[in-house]
Amino acid sequence: MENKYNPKDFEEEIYKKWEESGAFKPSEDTSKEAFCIMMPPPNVTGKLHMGHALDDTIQDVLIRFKRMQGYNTLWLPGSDHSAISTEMKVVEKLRNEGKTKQEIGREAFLKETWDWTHLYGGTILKQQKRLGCSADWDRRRFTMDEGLSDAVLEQFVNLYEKGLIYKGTRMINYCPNCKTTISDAEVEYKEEAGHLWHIKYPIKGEENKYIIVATTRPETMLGDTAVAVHPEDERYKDLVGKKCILPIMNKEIPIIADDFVDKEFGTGCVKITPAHDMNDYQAGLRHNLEIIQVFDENNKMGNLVPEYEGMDLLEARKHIVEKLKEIGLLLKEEEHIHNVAKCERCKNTIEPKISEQWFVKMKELAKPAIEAVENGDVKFVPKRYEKIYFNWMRNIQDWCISRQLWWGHQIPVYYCKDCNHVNVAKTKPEKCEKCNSTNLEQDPDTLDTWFSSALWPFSTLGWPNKESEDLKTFFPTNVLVTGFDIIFFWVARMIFSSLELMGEKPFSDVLIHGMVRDSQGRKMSKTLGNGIDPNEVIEQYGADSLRFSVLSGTTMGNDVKYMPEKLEQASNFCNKIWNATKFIKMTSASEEEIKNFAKQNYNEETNTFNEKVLTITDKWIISELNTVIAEVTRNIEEYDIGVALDKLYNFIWSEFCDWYIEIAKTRVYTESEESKIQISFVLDYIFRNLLKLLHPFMPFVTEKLYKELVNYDNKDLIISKWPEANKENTFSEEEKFIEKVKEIITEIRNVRSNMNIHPSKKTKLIIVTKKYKAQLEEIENILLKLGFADEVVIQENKENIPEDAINIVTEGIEVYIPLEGLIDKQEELKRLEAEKEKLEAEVERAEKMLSNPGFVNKAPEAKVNEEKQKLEKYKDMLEKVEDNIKKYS
RNA sequence: GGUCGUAUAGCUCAGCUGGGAGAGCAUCUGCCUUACAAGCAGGGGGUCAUAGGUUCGAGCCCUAUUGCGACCACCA
Repeated sequence: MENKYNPKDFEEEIYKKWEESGAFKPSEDTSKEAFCIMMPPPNVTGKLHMGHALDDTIQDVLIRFKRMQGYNTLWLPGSDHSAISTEMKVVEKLRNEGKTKQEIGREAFLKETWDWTHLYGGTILKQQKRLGCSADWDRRRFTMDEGLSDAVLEQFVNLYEKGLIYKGTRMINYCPNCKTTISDAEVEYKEEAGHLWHIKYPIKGEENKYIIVATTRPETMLGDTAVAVHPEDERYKDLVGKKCILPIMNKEIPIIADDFVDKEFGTGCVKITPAHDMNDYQAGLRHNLEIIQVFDENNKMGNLVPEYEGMDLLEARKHIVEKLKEIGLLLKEEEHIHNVAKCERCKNTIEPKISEQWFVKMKELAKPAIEAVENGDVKFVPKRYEKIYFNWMRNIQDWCISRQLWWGHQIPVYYCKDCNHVNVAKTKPEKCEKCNSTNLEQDPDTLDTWFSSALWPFSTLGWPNKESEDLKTFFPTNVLVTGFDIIFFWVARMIFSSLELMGEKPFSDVLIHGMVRDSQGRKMSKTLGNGIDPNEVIEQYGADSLRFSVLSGTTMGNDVKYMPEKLEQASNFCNKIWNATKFIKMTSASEEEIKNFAKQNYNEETNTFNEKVLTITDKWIISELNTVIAEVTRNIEEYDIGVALDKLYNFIWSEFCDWYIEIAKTRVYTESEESKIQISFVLDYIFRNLLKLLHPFMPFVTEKLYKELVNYDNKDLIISKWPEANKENTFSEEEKFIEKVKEIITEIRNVRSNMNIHPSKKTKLIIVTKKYKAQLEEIENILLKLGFADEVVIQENKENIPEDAINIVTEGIEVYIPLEGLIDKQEELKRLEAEKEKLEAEVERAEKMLSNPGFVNKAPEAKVNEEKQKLEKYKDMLEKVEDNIKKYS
């Protein structure tokens, strides 16, 4: 193996091997339990960003974990046609070529767009591969695939026939820039500074009496058809029912009362422009008001006032304000900050517009979707996101699904030009089902992108072909991993679509993760320029480090701050395990010897050992490993991925490397050949299992290093068996003993460091113990060879302990270091006094606890006993320290 | 305005059903000990946002307040 950890040397090669070996594909053994994750499809022309890196890594951890556990796993990837964003990119490309989509026509435009997706469609895929995603790329799907398109048509016709899709005239959100309607969910609000104009509308038939309205958009006043006040507003009660004159238009409009008016805002009087405002539209419907369009689709003024015709809206606003000033009806103009509806895609201001669109009736569909989450069929992790889901589903509005775009699934509706009958069918009918006319024309609109992604969990598996093997095997899927931002767009719609079409939930668990933010906690955005390109990170640190950095120290549902330091930590960790491998290999007995040893002393089936060949330290590390296996497995199953990773990090570094390998050194370099084989076997066993546990998180480096270990079965790590915890491998006595030994060593270090004893000066240890005599003899060598002592005397009684020896450890084992004038007595006295103080505080605390009747009576017995033991221990220790102090003073 | 989340070491965050405050990074001290200086050993550093309450006992449970964040609704 190479001397240094350098991910570039091997990541690509390893990925290729995995892919070629078919490791990403489902098992051929169909008796295995299935486990399936559908990858949220990124935009077909998108690039991998940090959000994907997090989302994909979490999924890859889960799928690799389940694969190793022996499930028949499928992680199905794909991409989304992303109607608006893709169409906009192609329109822009055409613009750069001096063309428009209208000029080239629908067919040519679609060809252009297909070319575009073919050109850029592979980018994100390659990047996901570099990240290490173990998805089955051969099954990847695209929402505009033949199969998926078929699913979309099937669903449309199905819903239409059930009366759940209808065409209706509504006020919808229209983006003048994208030139299409968008759904409510695609609108975002942004605060903007503007003005509030107070305008006087003269009351009809009453000289010099006015009603004053406040508006942010004076240009819309040309289309006013009423002025509204609150029914209980005392100020205007007597005006209700009267009429006022709409300035400029010089037209009578009624003054009406409606609840939606806020008495506190502005003047408490609202001009009603039903054609250009959501609330006004609703009010218009309630009061049967006329709807007058002020401007056209291109956002230019219409011909209500010839003077303004064709004018830009802001331009017209200026003119109208001027005009109002002129005729003395503008009362005042004040600064005002208000929320403006923006298009989520292009950030342009949304224009409410009345038009005829296709809708999905939601109330009925939402009901079972709510129940599925209520009764736990579908679980959100963390659970709090269920509230967000409920909140939306319970107040759901009908879903506007038609878009005035070309890129997407064209609505399968064919209008008869002769009798106006609406034919709905998956393919174009030969003739009108009502009048037999062949003069049919398809609806030019396409469907909302989310209409197709809503079917993703089953359309990708072959639906509407219900005989599809994949569908039978993998549906319903197990877990969906995604960010909270698309719970409405996507998660909710998948749930009701699946319940409606499949009669089943689409997945059992919805795992919601947070957003990746920059180190200052800001959103990563193009405009701020604070985005981190995961591809560059991989280039510099390797995929494993990137994966570590987005997982370590994070919890589900909470945002992840991108911390560059974590990448350093991660690559240091990779380096650490790299070097551990180097050590193991360097000191190892031959592979054949180890295999022979294993054959005789280890039962792979049951994962048990011939205990006779294990030393105390072996049993200790095996026991600790066993605990880690159990905990890490549980953590991943409960989606505590960050916790699992950090646990492994700490165990590998602080226990395995810092203690076990250090101890192993004393044996591996010096002891008998037989002993060397034995320790080589254990090192290999422990480390092999640690690599397995770590593999889902950091697949590349673990796979690479796994190859360096003893090759038992010729399998790649990716498909090796996940370790199982085993009660047989728990050795609590040994664990306790080694903890004691660690304590002794730590104390020796402390004493040396406090007394300024140079490392080269060795000391004598006198250890007094009955209980642990045998064990201590076993590790005597370790103490000597690790350089903590040049002589170790183990005795059962406290005989022949020099006067000046200090006692450093008590309880079960007493350890004395004869100082033989090595130290400054004053210094040591200081140290002892400090220790005495600490111990006194401990004793006091414990006594206080135990003299508290509430604690003794109400606390669990185990806790009380624990406290009692501690008290004993501290009292004992205090005695020793006082003894020591006496010797010096 | 409504809902939800969050507040713990200088920074990023853990802290399971209430029982003596934790990790990593940063900082300081001592070590170039043959796996690793991308390292080893050790130290300092916290009124767990504030105020009440429940309890023998609260970082954890309850109430209120404040700061931060998100989502939903929305101001004509």
